[in-house]
Amino acid sequence: MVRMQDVAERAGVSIATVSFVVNGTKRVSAATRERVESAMAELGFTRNVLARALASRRSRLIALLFPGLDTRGNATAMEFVHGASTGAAERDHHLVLWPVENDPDALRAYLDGGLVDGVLAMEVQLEDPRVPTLLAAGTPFVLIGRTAEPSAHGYVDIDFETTVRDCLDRLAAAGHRRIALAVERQGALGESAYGPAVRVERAYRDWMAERDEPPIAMACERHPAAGLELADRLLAEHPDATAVLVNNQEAAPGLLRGIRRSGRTVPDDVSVLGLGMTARTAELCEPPLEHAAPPGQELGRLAAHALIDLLEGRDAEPVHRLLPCVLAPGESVAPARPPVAG
Amino acid sequence: MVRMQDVAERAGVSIATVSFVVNGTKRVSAATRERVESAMAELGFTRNVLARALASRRSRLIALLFPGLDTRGNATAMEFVHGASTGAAERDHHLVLWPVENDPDALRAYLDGGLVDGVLAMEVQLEDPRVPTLLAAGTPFVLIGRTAEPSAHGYVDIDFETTVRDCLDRLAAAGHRRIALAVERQGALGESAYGPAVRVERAYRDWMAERDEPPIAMACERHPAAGLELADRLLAEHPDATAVLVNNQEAAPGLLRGIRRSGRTVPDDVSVLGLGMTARTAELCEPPLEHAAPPGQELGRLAAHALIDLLEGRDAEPVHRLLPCVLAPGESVAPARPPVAG
DNA sequence: CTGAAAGCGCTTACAG
DNA sequence: CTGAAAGCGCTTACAG
Repeated sequence: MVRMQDVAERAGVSIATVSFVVNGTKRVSAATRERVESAMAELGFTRNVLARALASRRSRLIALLFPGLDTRGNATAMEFVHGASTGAAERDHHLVLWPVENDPDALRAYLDGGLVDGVLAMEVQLEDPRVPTLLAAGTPFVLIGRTAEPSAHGYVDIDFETTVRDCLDRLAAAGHRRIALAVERQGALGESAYGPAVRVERAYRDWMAERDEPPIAMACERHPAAGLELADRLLAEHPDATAVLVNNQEAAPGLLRGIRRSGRTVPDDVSVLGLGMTARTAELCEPPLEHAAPPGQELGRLAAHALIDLLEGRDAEPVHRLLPCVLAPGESVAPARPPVAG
Repeated sequence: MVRMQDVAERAGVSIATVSFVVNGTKRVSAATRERVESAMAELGFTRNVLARALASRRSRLIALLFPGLDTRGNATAMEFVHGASTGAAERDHHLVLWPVENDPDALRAYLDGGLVDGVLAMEVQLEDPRVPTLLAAGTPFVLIGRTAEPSAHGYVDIDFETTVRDCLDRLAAAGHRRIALAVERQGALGESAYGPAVRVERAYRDWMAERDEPPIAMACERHPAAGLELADRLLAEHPDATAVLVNNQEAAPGLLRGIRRSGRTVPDDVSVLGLGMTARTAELCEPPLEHAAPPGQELGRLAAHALIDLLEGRDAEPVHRLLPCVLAPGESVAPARPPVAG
């Protein structure tokens, strides 16, 4: 390996000078810079990341905490990971993955190693046990998602309010009024409530209230069988519903199946719109689901950038950034049928 | 932060001694060890990972190369990532993610930083351009997947031969003889051929040849529309096929849709068995697909362990480990109908 | 504008 | 069994 020492000798300067030109951290005369740069090129010098980290007390490593449980098959989680690692790379950082569940002790142990400068957390709960741990450790962090009291720290998140409104407006434009909501059941992810479900339901209730429509809010676990069962309940208890907004990727196919098995068709009898669902999952559904896709990769990137800004002391205020999901076409939404006299 | 120096002073020993008890790298008398250990506990000492890395010339960091393109929504890719990070953690290592495509220069730049001790690569092609780069850099590596000439380096991979045989035997046991194969089209992933498709097709042809059945091997791109088009071709050109083994997760839903649109039903008219498909994807299909699920997480874990064994000089021979996919039930396979006189 | 030197927090021959 | 000391490859006040 080529060291700064080698470059310095070849260029006939001190190693401090080499460091200054490599980092651009101090004025160096053009002639000297030239000599150093060609020495580096000739020797193929790349500075040792570890030594730099130790000396500068900045490892330029950030960690992404990801709980394995519900993340495993999650396409959006994959996008966070990809976006975060890309974002880190764009800013000369590396992303390390810490497979820690909501276990404060495990997290603390990782933090104590002093490997990373900051932390990114995803699958954030409204009362997230990782936050106090991070705070106590004094580790800078940015959340992908929000706690119940989000203003205190940096986050990037989906703009659920806008997204829900966009989705409901879309369904209303197709003539639907009796629109049901299906979210994941609270507590499905752990002891504490999960923000997205709460925020989506709240936005839904607000929108319905504005139109004097009684809400039809339902919840189920994150798997197809639960969606099937939810379809039965929905059709039995709310036969007047002509559309469903479903914020539960895993249950969506079961929901579609349940509607079909009842003899009704999607979208002719019931329209279905997916929320927070990737294009890939939507395409797997039968029929392919019209959906609002989360900007997962972009959120991952932004989170990494926000964290690095924080580490570099660039931002006085913690970043609060919301991005709406993007509506994408499918074959699951049709104009509402006029109500049949019953 | 508490340093070894602090522990040494409190225990009344040298910092070398502290290092020895922390690492268990040299004999220390019981009494001394005791003193050091309680000093560590009292001070809450955790050794600095970076300093250790620099001094020992072992960062205990390994990188996972992942090409973003086809990996993004890929559930198995997510399992590799999760398994690899878990496996690294089990062996006191950290996993860093390098978002590099098949770009030798980019990879070399990462490698030159000297951050990691070794590398894991996934989405391996038969002629993978990353392999010569890794070899030239002298970086130890383990592949998740195999090149055309795999014996030279360590790898873990799916046992396609066994898996294909298991799947075909399963279909044969249900009475199917005219079994078609649908794989992803070669070159879909880049310039070089993709191992899984090649290996699956070869195993399929062997199995069919053993039974004197002419093979029906088809290929299509990785998306639902391509699967739909493949269904049309299949039904038109091979109306005698009663079952399809599909090794293309992305195209599978389109295939199912195409069969259905032709007026045939799955599984009554045509049985479909998914290969290399996660339970999650299989459940999204209509009907839920019987499938052989890749042991993605386990492969990720094993790859990390194999790499770390290599780094620790534990293995003389490079690891060659194959794991078959696991058959899981669905509703897409039924007994073959007796052929109709035509 | 440039350099000599201390220091980041560890590991590891080498002596004793 | 234990310690003094050099060294890992950088960064960064401090002097000049």
